[in-house]
Order: sequence, then C-alpha cells, then structure tokens
Amino acid sequence: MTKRLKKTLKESVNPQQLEAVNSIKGPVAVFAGAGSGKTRVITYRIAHLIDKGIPLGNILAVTFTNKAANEMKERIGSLLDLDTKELWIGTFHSICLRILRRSGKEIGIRQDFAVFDNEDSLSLIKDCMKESNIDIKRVNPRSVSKAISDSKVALVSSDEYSKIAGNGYFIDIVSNVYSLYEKRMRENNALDFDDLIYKTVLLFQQKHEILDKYQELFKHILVDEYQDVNAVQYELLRLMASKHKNIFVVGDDDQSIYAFRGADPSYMLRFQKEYKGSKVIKLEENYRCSKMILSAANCIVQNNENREQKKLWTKNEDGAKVKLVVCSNEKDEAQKVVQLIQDQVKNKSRSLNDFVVLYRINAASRNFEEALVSETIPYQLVGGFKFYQRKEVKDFISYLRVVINPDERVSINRIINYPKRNIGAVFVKKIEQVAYEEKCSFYKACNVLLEKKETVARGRKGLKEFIDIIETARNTLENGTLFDVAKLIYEKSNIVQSLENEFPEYLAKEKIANLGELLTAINRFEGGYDRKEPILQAYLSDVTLYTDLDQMNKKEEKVTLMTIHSVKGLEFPIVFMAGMEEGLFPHYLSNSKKDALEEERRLCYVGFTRAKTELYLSYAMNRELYGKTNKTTSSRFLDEISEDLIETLRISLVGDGKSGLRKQISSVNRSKKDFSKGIKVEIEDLTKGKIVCHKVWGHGLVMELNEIDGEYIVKIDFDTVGERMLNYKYAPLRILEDSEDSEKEIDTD
DNA sequence: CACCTTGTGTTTTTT
DNA sequence: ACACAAGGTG
Repeated sequence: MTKRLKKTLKESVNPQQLEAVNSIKGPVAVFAGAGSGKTRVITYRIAHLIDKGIPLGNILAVTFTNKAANEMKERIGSLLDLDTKELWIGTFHSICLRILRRSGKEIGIRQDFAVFDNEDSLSLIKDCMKESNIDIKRVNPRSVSKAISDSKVALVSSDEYSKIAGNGYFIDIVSNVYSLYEKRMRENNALDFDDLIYKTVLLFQQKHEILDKYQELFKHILVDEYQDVNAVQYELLRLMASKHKNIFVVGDDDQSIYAFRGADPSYMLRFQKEYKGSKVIKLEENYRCSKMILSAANCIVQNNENREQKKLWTKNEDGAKVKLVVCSNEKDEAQKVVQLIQDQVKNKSRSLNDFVVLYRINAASRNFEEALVSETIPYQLVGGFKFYQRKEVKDFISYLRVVINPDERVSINRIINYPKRNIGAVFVKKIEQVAYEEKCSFYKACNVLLEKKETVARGRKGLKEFIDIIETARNTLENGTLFDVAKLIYEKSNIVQSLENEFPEYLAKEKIANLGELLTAINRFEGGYDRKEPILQAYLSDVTLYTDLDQMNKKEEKVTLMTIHSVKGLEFPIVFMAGMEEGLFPHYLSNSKKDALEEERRLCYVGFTRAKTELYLSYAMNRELYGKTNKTTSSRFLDEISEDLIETLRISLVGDGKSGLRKQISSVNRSKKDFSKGIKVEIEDLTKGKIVCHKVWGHGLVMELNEIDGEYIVKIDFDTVGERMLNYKYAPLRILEDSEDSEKEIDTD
C-alpha cells in the first residue's frame, strides 16, 4: 500500500471501516447504519483495490444515482491522483446500458436502440390497449404498465406470462398487452428502464461466452444501497459475481424504501447463505446526527417488527430537541417553514445550502415554491417535474430521437403533427396502411406516400415539411455538429411560433426560454464530449437516464426541496419534514398493508437521519388535496417519538405573514403536555388577552366572550388555526397559571 | 382537421 | 384541482 493512502486511511476510518476497506477477497456484506460512513468505505475500498494493482477496468461499482457515481470517481481520482475514466461506476441502469450497447447484438438488440422513459412506455401501452380493443376507462393503463414492469423485475417474459392467461380478466389483458408491447418495442428499436436490466440478464443467461467475458472483466464488484436491490438486479449480480465471488455489498435494511418497485431487503439478510464463507461487517457508529435526532429516528424505526436488531450510536452532542410546528393549513405551513429558514439565515448567519425541505409527495412542493418565491429566496427543486419531462422539451427531444432512430413511432407520433401540419388521425391511419401494404416502416411509408402522385391529401404539404426537417437534420448531423442540428430543428420546426400562438405571452416566454436552455445544454455537452459513442445517441440516453438529482449543485446559495425518497444518501445540517399527517405520511395507500406501513416508517427514518443538527417536523390541521379541503389528523409517527425528544414550536405570523412584519415566535413544550399540566378554565378566566390551552389546537389568545341563549361562546385566536368560536360547555380548554412567562418574543425585522 | 365543451376519473415514492 | 378522452361543431 502506498504511504500516502495508508496515512489517509489511518486518519479517516475507524477499525470496522478499515476492515471493510481491507477485505478485498471473497464476498463481504457490510451492514451500515445511517450516517456510518458507507460511501467513504466504498470509496476507500476502490482506492485500495487500485492501489493493490487491480486494473481500473476490472472494478465495477453500482451506486444509487449517477451523481454519487461521479462524486466517487472524483474522490478516488484526487485520492490517488489518477484518471478514473476506466472504472465501471454507475447505476444498474447506466451500467446495463453500456453492456447492451456493446454486446446486445448477441441477442438481437441493435446497437443504436432508444431508451424509453415511463411516459414513452405508457404511451405505447395505451396504443397497444387501444389496438387490442381494451377500454382504457375500464382498465387503467398504468396498472397494466405496472404489471408488465413487475413481470420484468421477476424475470417473467411475455411468453411465460401468457401461460398463466385464463386465470382472470386482468391477467388476460396484461398477457395480451405484454406480448403486443414487446413486439412494438422491438419495432420501435427501443428498450424501457426495466428492459435495460432484464435484457442484460437474458443476454448473460443465453450467451455463456458473453457472460464469461464480463465475469472476467468485473473481477471486483461493489454495490451500494444493497437493501434496495430487486430480483432482476440480484440475478444480474449473482451471474456476474459467480466466478470470482469478489462481491462487496453495503446496505441498511432500515433504509429500504423501494419495495414498490420490487426491492427486497431480504437479499441483504440472505447474503451470508447465498455466498458461503462470506464476511459480515457492521458499522454502527453514526457520525452525522445529534443524539437527539438519532434517538427520535430510533423511536420511529423500532416499531417495525420486520427488521434486524441493531444499535446505532453516536458520540455527537445531544443537540436541540426535534421541533414540531403545527400549522392551520398547507399555505400556513409553507410560510412558517420559510419564516424559520429566514430567521436562521438572519440571526444565525446560516447558509441557504444548510436547509432541505422534505415532503412525501411531489405535489406538495408547490406551496413551498410559492412561499420561497414571495420572499425571494432562491431554491432548487429536485425531482418532481423534471426539466427533460416538460412537454416542450420532450417534443424538441423527440425530433432528435427521430433523426437518429426513424423507426421510433412513439416520438414520431408526438411530433408528426406538432406543430400543426394538417396531419390528423385519418392521415396517420393512411400512412400505417401503406406501411402495412409495402411491409416497410412507418417512416419509410411517409416517403412512399410522398412519391405517389395520387396522394393529394391535405396533409401532403405538411408531411413533406416534416420529412424535410428530419432529412436535413440527419445530413447536418453527418457533416456538422450536434448543436447545428439542434439549431436547425429550433428554426425549422416552428415550435417557437407554435408556443407563441398556443400560450399567453408569459407562459410562452418561459417555454421558449426552456428550449433556449436546452440548446445551451446541448452545446455544453458537445464541448465536453470525449466518448467513442455517436454523440447524439450518447446525449439521448444520458438525458433519459440522468435525473436532475444528478445535477444538484451545492455551489450556489439555495434552499433545496425534494421528496423523502430523493434525499436518500444525502445529509443536511437542518431538515424540515412537512406534511406529517395521517393519510399523507403514512400515505393512505399504505395504510392497509403492514409491509407498506413499515416501509413508510423506514422512509420516515431515512428523512430524520438526514439531519445533522436540527430537525423540524410540521403538519397542517387542514389540507387541500385533490380539490377538497379536509381536516387532518397528525401523523402516528409523531406519537412514536418519545416526549422528551420533541417540543412544539409555536409561531404566529402577525398580520398576513408577508415579509417586513413583526413575527412572534415562541417555544413551549408540546401543547399536549401543557394541556395536561393546566387547570380547568373557569368562565371568569375567559377575559380578553388571556392565554388558554386547547387540547388539540394548543395555545390561543382569548378575543371575546358572548352569552347566547344561556351558553357561553368564546372567540379564541389560536396560533395554530387562527380564530375559532367555541362553546365553553364543550371546549377542551385549560389554563396555565404562569402562561405568560413562557412567551418570548423575537424581533425579526 | 382544428377547436371547443363536457364529462370522467384519478390521485406515492424512481431509474 | 387537474388531466385526459370523447363528442360535437365550424
């Protein structure tokens, strides 16, 4: 081992981590709790392998995101001061893509196949269903898509699936659609996300000499987030590792949050049985979270029955209690969270990069965006509606896709009549008919139709325009740059004019700006391009496989917004988890099933353990969802946190909550606790200005008291829900003898 | 063929 | 609330 690496290792890893780094022969499983430094272990282990003289090209590392892969490459590069391009580091999907590009032809997959994202794939499934006369209203295409995806994960081909046909209405439909879908995918020269892994397994199963080649290539295999491996991924790893058995997996069964796409944490628990003589290492020291946060996280996850017992501990400080923020509705919640961020930035000179706001569903991002915009705080939204999924961007990309792959009907369908060229459904049918008669592709049929003098259909002119764009673009690609191609499409396609006509000015501007951004991105991609693969092909697979999580940057000052799923593997000094309500988190679709509920709990655990020093939880007492405002109940997860680890933070936004106004912030223990400490409220206590405590709504200011028909109606302004009228007879109110003392005011001007 | 209206259903998490 | 599909009209 080189001196330098040895020194670095000694300084930066503990004995268990060192053992994991040094055990380079044979199968090794590392059970690594949250924040126990597993990324560090993988990084140093690769560096160690290289240091031992293993060629870079013989090391395969599977990471959860492409960003993690790039970061790892960089760190190894700077650790050893060498070029890491030869390393095989990436997600399952990107590694399989590379393998199939190189060797897919062995099982009839063309080298230039397209990659379909979920939207493309769903659109093709709908077409298949329509073609099979299946009523899309009766059978949800998404559930069919899910069934097909599940089959591929379970390594069940369409032929095998059809054997179980006859066992029910839905199964028969899936069987039909699955076969047709596979046929159409071949015609489209396309693979979907599941195919990338599934077909690689098929390749290895069917072509032993190819498998042999890759087994020799990947002498050392490392897998991160092993608890989220599914059946097809497991099989892939098993095949590749079966010869040398140098497989190193790292995971944490408490952080398994992808069961919905087939992940099975039991592969982690079964590792020792599958790989005889394997070594097991446990990393139980957490270096990330404060004691308070770690304890709260443990409170949650220990309620799961299906888990390995373990004791994660930390030497870190106790830290502050977890803060609970109770809000009246989702807008109020967003305002309060933003307010708390602003206070910290102003009073504790925190960087905006220290904060992340987490939520269960993407749709919840909107209120936070609005609140941040109105306070002009810069933010980055990760996930959700991704740049490359925006309609105008995808339409533009579709042109590029057809240029490189004219067989791809899904993209042709998107753009043949966009912008409008008088090519409607009838004309498309006509082209399909010609394709059928001439036994040629749809694209070819377009040309045939243009040759024919007798086609005087209204769409003829439009069709000629369309074909011209594609053909000129293809010529440009051969003789010019990719950027030239993009510019040509930008100018000739009329998308810009179409957007201007279609949308009000401000929207059109935004969309056109997106296209401008796309052109810039293409130019930048081309500038830094140094691979052998044809550039357009590489660009297109990159944009479908790369998520914007991969582009997340920490350079600019920004608050980060994302789902709890997306935050896996990351850490932030201060974490906000919003929407801690029953039905939202745990999500109501997970309520009925025990396994699903345990997954929600793990998700909660993942969220908590992202926080280094402060954790804020919030919920709204009323939430608008799917057009209706509903009263909510706070999440059961809040009740699972032991009382001494959490306190309620009461924030009242004086005035309308806009900036520049004085805000009153006060912190007391959980209102529940105060309520139990309090004494019964007498009618004489209900004078204006008195502070009382309500069982559910916490503290409030008495506004007025009226006697109506012998009943006392009191109007109270609650910090949590605003003004409420309550009947004294029934209201669960109590009063604290020293209630005023717990108030403290912070001027935030 | 394009546009508009109406009605219907649907609502997690990601590569 | 929103998206999408279908149906009717110019």
